[in-house]
Amino acid sequence: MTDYKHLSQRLKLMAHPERLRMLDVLRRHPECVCHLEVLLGRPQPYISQQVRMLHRAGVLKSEKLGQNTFYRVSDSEMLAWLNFVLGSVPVELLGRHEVVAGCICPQCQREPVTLYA
Amino acid sequence: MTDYKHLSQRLKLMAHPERLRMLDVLRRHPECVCHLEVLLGRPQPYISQQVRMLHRAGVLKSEKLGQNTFYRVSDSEMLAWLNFVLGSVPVELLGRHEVVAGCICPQCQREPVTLYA
DNA sequence: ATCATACATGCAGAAATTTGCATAAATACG
DNA sequence: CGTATTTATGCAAATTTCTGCATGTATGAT
Repeated sequence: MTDYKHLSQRLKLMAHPERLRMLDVLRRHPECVCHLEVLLGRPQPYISQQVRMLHRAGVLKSEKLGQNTFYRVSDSEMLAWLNFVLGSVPVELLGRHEVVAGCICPQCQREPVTLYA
Repeated sequence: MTDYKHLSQRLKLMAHPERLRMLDVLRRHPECVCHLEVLLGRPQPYISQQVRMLHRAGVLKSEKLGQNTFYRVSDSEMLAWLNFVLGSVPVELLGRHEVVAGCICPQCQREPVTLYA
């Protein structure tokens, strides 16, 4: 017996243009809040709020480094889902962090940050 | 460039427990409104409305036979999407119409109906 | 034509979601 | 310590979605 309610709630979480766009970025590389802020052109509290919803639902994992919090897609199952829905990531973008003009986050300043243990 | 808005609207259409349940039934076999009505235990106008949203968006196709309107999943791409999201249909249910107690639709009355041209 | 059946449509109140903004918390730095 | 920076949280207005219900339409039967 399928749990339609639960499934629909998970789908609802994805059925949101900005959250989808975030996930499309994060499935390529972990990013901090201020980076997403510049990338999406939305106020910081807005970004934090959307990211939190995804984090609470287990879609994203967070890792705090200094003042920054980096978010990433939680696991490979989630990644597979995103690849199905968004299409696969173009090879030239796979695993790559996109440097954004006007972003002052550590990654955009080219200070290498160790994110994977 | 992915159209997140358009994609999210399509996802929103699916992110609804009753619509998901309908689609789970219809992916196995075309059904008429009154059948879904009994199956989901919802008033007829409610069923018609939900079904219409899916029809307008091109997710469902309709076929009128006498007084009944039968709905089915529109194409194989849509079917693949549903199979991914809902999981594949159990073999014993594949292509089978489920007779529902209390339903007076032609299919439940075992009057054979030709639905495929 | 009249009546019954099956479905469609329109609309409004209820409920949930979205978004902006004020402010709080946490960490780094001097 | 205080101050700056980055992120988190709380709340309410705006918007969208959901749902029930009254009514309209189309087809078939008598």
